[in-house]
Amino acid sequence: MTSAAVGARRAPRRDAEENRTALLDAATIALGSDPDASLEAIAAAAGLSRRAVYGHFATRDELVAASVERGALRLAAATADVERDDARVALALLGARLWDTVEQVRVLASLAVRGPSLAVVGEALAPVRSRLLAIVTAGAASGTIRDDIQAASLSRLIEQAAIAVLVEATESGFSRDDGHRLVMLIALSTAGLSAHEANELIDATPELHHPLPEDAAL
Amino acid sequence: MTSAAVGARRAPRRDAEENRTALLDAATIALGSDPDASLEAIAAAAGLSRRAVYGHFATRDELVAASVERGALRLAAATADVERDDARVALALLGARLWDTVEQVRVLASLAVRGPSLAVVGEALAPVRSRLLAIVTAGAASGTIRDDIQAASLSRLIEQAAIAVLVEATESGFSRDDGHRLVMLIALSTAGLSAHEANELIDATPELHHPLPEDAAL
DNA sequence: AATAACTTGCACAGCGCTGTGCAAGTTATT
DNA sequence: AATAACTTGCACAGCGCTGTGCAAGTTATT
Repeated sequence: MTSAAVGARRAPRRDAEENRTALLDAATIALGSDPDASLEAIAAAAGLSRRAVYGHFATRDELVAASVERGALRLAAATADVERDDARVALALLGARLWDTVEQVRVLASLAVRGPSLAVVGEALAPVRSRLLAIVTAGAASGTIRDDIQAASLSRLIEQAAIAVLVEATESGFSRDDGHRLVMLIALSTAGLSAHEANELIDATPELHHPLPEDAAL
Repeated sequence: MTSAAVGARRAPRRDAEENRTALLDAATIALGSDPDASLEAIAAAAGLSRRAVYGHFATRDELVAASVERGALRLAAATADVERDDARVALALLGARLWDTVEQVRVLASLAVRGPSLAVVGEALAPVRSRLLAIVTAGAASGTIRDDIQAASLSRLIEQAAIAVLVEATESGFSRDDGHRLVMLIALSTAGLSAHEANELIDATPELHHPLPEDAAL
């Protein structure tokens, strides 16, 4: 019964899915630069009317949440394999992977900065945050990362420092390579390495040298 | 002619000035935790009606600007004497002074995070920012502060890192002394010192040991 | 070619906010 | 005690936004 089931519905149109994605893309960009961006603005950026948004998302919050969630999934995917014996390397790598996904993740940064206003963001970022905390804890235990700051605090400070680099990078127009190195440097510095040690570590670790090639979206 | 000048007006009432100050205080606190706080909320916190606000400030923006400006003046005053031969010490001291004025300055932090949305903040912070940039530049020249990151970028990153400490401190409920040390540590780390070097520097420099006593307001 | 799926445009209600006018009240100053 | 200074409370206009209904259009699927 391919075409005549009880209450059968024709398959959704292909362009609907495309429009949904366009809305998420537009929301990611728009909310990234202004967390209060209006639906009008987002819809326009997606090439749709405001009214059409409601064909895909019941409320504005739902669209925002979907955008955040997609970003978080991408970030989680990009950082899933970051486990290294040396906590410093793991940390640098985590930063680098963050950098590699900035464009797709900027919503997170911009909304994360807002603080506790949006619970969705917290939930969405949870896996990455716990990975960071694990790295910091392990590093402190093995002596490769500072232990003069409580691990929980330190990992939040590193997170904020990394976000600051993303912002700085987009405002100062850094190249892909510059940003890639900078985010690692700042993460390592916050973690207690000297500038010299951070640079040496990066230079001595080939896998830290180049950004991931931009690849297929999730 | 003490009482009968042409068009003479009675002196403003003492409580009017008090109410104005109460509004600024309330705005500083309210905007610090939510940059979009309503006039209703601010007025209530100041023990006044929303309508009364307009007796002191023509628009909401004017109130916000006044609050920001007062915070900036206090911060500038608190950091006016920060000039030291050792750029590292100067940097740590700048962070410490920031910490000493957090309560009065939280508006700045919360609005500064918002980015370019509010030009007032940028102008208000200008003097402190240029002092920070000067310190970073001098330190890089003399070799006490890292020079692998462009001074302009580095000083912005240090600023953001310091703000992150303020936020972290209020959320984790640090003591005055803990926050005092933490903001210095993070500033120095971002500037390129190792955790060990940062701690040693602080320990070896008496003037960095204790927060300023809380003193008279501006 | 028929039809369901999707979009558009308009109109409208509603929300939460800012800013204003005004009359009636309260409080500090003289 | 008189009076100017200030506050309150209410009512109202207006703004920019979200969310909804509906009729008319367009576009992909069958």
